[in-house]
Amino acid sequence: MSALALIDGNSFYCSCERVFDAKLERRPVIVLSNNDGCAVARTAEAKALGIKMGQPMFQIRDLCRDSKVAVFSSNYALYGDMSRRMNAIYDTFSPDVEIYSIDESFIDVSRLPVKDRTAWASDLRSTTRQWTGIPTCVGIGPTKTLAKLANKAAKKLPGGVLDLSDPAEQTHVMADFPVGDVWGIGRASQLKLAALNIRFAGQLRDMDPKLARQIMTVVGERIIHELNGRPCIALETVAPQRKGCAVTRSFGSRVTTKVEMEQAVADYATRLGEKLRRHGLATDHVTVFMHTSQFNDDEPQRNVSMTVDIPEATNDTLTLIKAARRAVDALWKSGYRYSKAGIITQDLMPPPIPQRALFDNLDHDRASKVMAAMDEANRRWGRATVVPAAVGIAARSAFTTKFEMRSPRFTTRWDELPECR
DNA sequence: TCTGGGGTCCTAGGACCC
DNA sequence: TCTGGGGTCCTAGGACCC
Repeated sequence: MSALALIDGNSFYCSCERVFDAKLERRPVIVLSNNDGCAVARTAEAKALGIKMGQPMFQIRDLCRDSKVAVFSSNYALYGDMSRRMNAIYDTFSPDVEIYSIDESFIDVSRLPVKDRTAWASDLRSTTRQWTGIPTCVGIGPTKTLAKLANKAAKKLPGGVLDLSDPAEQTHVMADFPVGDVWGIGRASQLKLAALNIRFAGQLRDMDPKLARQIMTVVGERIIHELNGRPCIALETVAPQRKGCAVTRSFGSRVTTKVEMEQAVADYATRLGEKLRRHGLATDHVTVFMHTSQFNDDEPQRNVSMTVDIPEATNDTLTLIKAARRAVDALWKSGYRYSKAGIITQDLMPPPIPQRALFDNLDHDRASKVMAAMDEANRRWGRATVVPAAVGIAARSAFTTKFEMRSPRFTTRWDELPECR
């Protein structure tokens, strides 16, 4: 009988900020999206104030000031490092761990010599809390979907742990568990289910799998089986090869000139190259898109994209910039206030092995040496220490993303270490 | 004035082939 | 007016996730 635990950090980004400032412990805390646009993480206190997931900052600015909400820009260097520390702890509890997201991991408990799974989970929780400072919840079930459901239900329990191994207990919890909170049921499916008067997880579990397939594709059918304790979604302890890679950003302020757009896209292409090289991958095409803001629908709208092929798969930044620039050239049209652009690639592959023929030119070699030197300089002295000229002086450009309330990178930069006084 | 970013998976429909 | 059947492959778009 399979048994999986799902552990996740409570209000994870907010909890990371609290670890480094004890004074935040009793205050509502929120963390903002890129560009300081909207709230993407809220503590229980912030939720109680009525701050919604994804709510734009300009709508809650007054509330945050009046209620003394601690507001942070997102600090992914910090969250990523805290995540690594947590997973290092999970590895000591089980050999089979799947890192599902930055703050969630599935852990196989079926093969562990554990009698009391609730006690085991409580130990996992308290160890994680003690060693990293991050509060968590743990849900256990025979399938991933039931483990997720147990985890969600555990959030309301004082112990922060719920074991749903027992079918009677599953039935009890699912009876009033909102169907929209089931893993994999989004807004569209929720609407279709409501039309069938299916509102709770228990009703969804008892639905005819064939009907589920009709209205929600095979994804929906799998959910029914998983809720019935029949596993359809396997634990993946080794991360599969990634398939695509993208760098997309909203601008700090609207872009109206071609020069700014070229610099922004060159900057994104530079990041894309860094990412590809970090993963040891390459691509033979890039798609560039740019669009105006859908929220200003009284303004002229434009939403365009173009794919440019690259003759040979590469992760060389200068080649990527050249391809991206061709797309910008073709796509650019003035008279619009662009709010966002990005560069996307799919079908990633390993970089081609350089040909070492007698009369081969050495461009290939030289390019990869330049990239390696650039990556090393940026690793040692901070991102964007060395950038291609096409990017311009990004720090002074209008498109630069806003991070006005970012906390220090406490755990990953020596010069930003916290001090004890 | 100000509204995130980066992924995966699935399906329908068109292009193309024999 | 008649004008097959059945494969495969690719892409765009929808849905969902954190």
